[in-house]
Amino acid sequence: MNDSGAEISERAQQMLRALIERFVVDGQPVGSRTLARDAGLKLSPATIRNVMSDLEELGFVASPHTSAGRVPTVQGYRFFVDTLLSVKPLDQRAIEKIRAEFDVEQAPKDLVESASGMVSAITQLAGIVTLPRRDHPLFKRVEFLPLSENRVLAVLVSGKDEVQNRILKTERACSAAELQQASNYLNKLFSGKDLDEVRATLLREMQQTRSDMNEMMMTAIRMADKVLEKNADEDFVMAGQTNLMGFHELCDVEKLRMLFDAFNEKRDILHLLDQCVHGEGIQIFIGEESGYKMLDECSMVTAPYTVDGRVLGVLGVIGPTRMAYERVIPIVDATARLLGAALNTKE
Amino acid sequence: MNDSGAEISERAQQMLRALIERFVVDGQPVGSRTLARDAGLKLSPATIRNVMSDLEELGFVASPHTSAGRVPTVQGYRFFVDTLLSVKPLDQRAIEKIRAEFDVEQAPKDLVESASGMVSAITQLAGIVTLPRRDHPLFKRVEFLPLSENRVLAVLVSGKDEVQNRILKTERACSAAELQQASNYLNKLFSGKDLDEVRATLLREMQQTRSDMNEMMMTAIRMADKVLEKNADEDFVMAGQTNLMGFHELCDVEKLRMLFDAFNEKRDILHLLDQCVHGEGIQIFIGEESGYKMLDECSMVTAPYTVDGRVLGVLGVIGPTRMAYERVIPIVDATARLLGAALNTKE
DNA sequence: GGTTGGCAGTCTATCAGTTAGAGTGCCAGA
DNA sequence: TCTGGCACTCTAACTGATAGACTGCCAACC
Repeated sequence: MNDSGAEISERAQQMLRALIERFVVDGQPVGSRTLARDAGLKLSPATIRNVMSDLEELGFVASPHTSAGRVPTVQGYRFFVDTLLSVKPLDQRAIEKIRAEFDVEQAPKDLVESASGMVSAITQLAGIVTLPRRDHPLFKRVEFLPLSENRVLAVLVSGKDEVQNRILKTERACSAAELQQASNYLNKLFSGKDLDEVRATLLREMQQTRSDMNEMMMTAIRMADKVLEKNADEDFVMAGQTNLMGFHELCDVEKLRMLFDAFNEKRDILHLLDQCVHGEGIQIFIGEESGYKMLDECSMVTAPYTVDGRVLGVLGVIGPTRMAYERVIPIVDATARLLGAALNTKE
Repeated sequence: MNDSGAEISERAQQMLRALIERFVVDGQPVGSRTLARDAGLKLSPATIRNVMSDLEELGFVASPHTSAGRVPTVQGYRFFVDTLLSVKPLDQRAIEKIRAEFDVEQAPKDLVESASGMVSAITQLAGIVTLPRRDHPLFKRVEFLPLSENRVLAVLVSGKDEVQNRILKTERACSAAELQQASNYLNKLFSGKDLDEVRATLLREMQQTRSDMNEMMMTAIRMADKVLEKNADEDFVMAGQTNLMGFHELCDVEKLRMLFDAFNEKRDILHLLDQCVHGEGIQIFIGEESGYKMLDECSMVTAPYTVDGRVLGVLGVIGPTRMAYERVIPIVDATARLLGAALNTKE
């Protein structure tokens, strides 16, 4: 499959490129006459037709019907993206512009939202960013504050100062001193440890002994559980979904609905994004490649974002298959880097 | 305007009702023959035509073109809703079903999200709920926890135990004792006071004296500001937007886009919801009545939800003008009540 | 052998014309 | 006041007919 490059002449490649570039702008099948004008080559439509016939044979283009022009297939796009495309990095000015939009004072979640908004605004596609996730969040400290009788506010600080609150109902009233004692105990014991480990240890201890600390420990376990759980069914943020309504290949309300339902449902999209985390660098799913029907006529371009060389999540866009990949890829790439950088200043 | 009831006969009213009920189910203009069959009255199509002509004169119905049936106008719906509609309260079983879906252990925000999801799922329209807002949130307590050098975690508890976190950078390192002292001071002074008042007092004191508490007080002020601010640009939660795609009067992608953009933009919708808070009980905007173009062919049915008799927000649905009002209204009403009740158990 | 112009054939989009169906308005009669 | 009937109107759907945009193939040309 991959050595099909050997079978396809330089000229044919150039034509495929020209065809795709043309198709990207107006979404209409491209005919030989148009291509003769567009492609730099000085060739007659007839010659073009012969080459197109070859490209069709190879499965890179297809014609919707006898007397229409040619349209790139998924394999055509794939070949284009893999071997024909030379992405130039974004120019410094554009990068600075993006960087300036990030307000490093913001919380991680807000940064992620800005990133999603920006990538969507620049590409005019739908932006999508997963929330940052730590592989092994650390337990930093826990604090219990009495609110009223039988109600305690638990504050858990983990990882890079991610804070979570929970209000707990206790079976009996706890004094401030008791609560202080409980948190001191837990902090001394677990500070800096892996949260998974903390959880395991607590569970083990729970089974062995039954001290009067139990209640607080229970709490800590429950919260740790919640933290871990939340990291597991990781979440994402979208922006600019309505941009997709502008493309006439997605104008069919039924298709649109499937797509938007998938965005709301999140599960499938998350699964797909997960695959992008595990791959390296820019990942591109074209049309059916994703394996999900609702993305049939869509492509997804993603890049992981990292802090300290560790991948925290992915940033990307979803758009129609006929998107301007050479423009979108560097934007996604740059924004992902800058998001990583912005998160890094949170150290 | 309102006394038009005097000009419209009992029979005509019944016909208007039948027409609307019919139009709601299939969205097609209703002809006299159909209506003769549908309406309980034993009348010939010709008679119906005469009555329809009167209704058209009054502006309650209109015909898209000469040889189509009649379609209710906004005024038609308005009259129907105001004087023809007898809403029966939801039956106990349905109410119980909704109540069971609320998990009173959840945080207010999650409850609001469930509510929005439920009302959307039951009505098959788009559900919308504003986040609960307190008129005069009370300061309960603030706590400062040292995280690392120059960084402090501030935890502010207000109103009914709404908790907010903020990480603060201090100019110099603060000892745990100092922080404790600061929070003790603030808590002793302000606990139970109105947050607005606290803010004003702090600002005043800031200008008068310059103690070494300044930094912490600044913090408290900033946080109080944030809390108040957040309440001002109050937010809402939606669910089931894609349900709207099923209605063919909204199939036009352009309209749909306007609508979805408005949902994302939030500003206009919030403004509209704000009007619903100030009105009493169920509020209904039909079509153009809202004054917003993107809601031209939509209606909005809302009910405020309350705790202790105080309105915290509104819950409602957005759907096409031809929604089944008599079905939707009791659902919105009941869900709003149950949401209030669920929030109440948070006392 | 690669390239080209020409020509026949094919498919779509579009426009005009026609028809069937649905519904109205009005009128005269019960 | 209600009703049946009739003329009229407008739409939706179908039917040709036509122009335009392609392709595929073939024969000629460099």
